[in-house]
Amino acid sequence: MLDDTQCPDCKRINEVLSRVGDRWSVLVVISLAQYGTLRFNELKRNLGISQRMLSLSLKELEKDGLVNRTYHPTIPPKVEYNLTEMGHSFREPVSALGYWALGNLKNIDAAREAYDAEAAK
Amino acid sequence: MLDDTQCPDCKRINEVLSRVGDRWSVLVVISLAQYGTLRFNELKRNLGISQRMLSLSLKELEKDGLVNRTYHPTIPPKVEYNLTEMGHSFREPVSALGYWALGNLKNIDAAREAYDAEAAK
DNA sequence: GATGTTCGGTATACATTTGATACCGACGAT
DNA sequence: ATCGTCGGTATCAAATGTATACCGAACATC
Repeated sequence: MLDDTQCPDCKRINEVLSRVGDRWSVLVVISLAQYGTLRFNELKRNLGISQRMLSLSLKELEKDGLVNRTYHPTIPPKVEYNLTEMGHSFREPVSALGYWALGNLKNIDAAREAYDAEAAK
Repeated sequence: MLDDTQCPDCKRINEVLSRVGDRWSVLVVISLAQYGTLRFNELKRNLGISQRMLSLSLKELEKDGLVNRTYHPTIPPKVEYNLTEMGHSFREPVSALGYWALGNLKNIDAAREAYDAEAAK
């Protein structure tokens, strides 16, 4: 379903966002930006994310060069995560998105209520 | 040190981003911000999105008050979409994300290649 | 000592979401 | 007569997300 008129920027933005733009990755970056360095279970408790999704998200973020992983072979093991330079540069647009989300939560709820009220007529 | 209570901001940001923060919604907003008003199939061709996902994304964006839908009952039908005021305010953080994505596509690819090369050793 | 907890994950089984495809009805162009 | 266009919906398979259980080594508690 390839199309010549397809917006090339959208295609490329889509490529990137499909990797680092999902909900959990964004929240991981926000948390690491806020706290600097966090261990696996600190992130897990902080975000309320499942172990599996956190594991996958961190692995992808590490592969894409946004997050550093440091493994300390102690017992019990200790694994620390923090942002790379690129991860920090991602922080700015992501924080903007986070702040917008916080600031517009009520507006969105209001819009949805209005929509439902209209639909119920 | 981080206590065990879940980050309340993350919880709320998560709520909003799970609605309007997905890949397709972001791309729809970018396109509408760029072109002003677009018809259903214009968006579809422009984004390379499936009909089903575009339909669902637009419906959610309309419910959440980010997008206006105008139906012209001609034959064939004509349906136009554009951003509401809140949609426009979403444009700024979303564009920042888009520009970051465009600017870092190569960095991410390079990081991934380096990672794979390291793993292959 | 037997049990429970912590660490950072996997493995498995199930639920939800997404994507591909086909179809619709009314019309205009070929 | 058949094809394509419009903006969708219906259906089903594939991908993705979630919940749960489990791991092994050390430590604290009973």
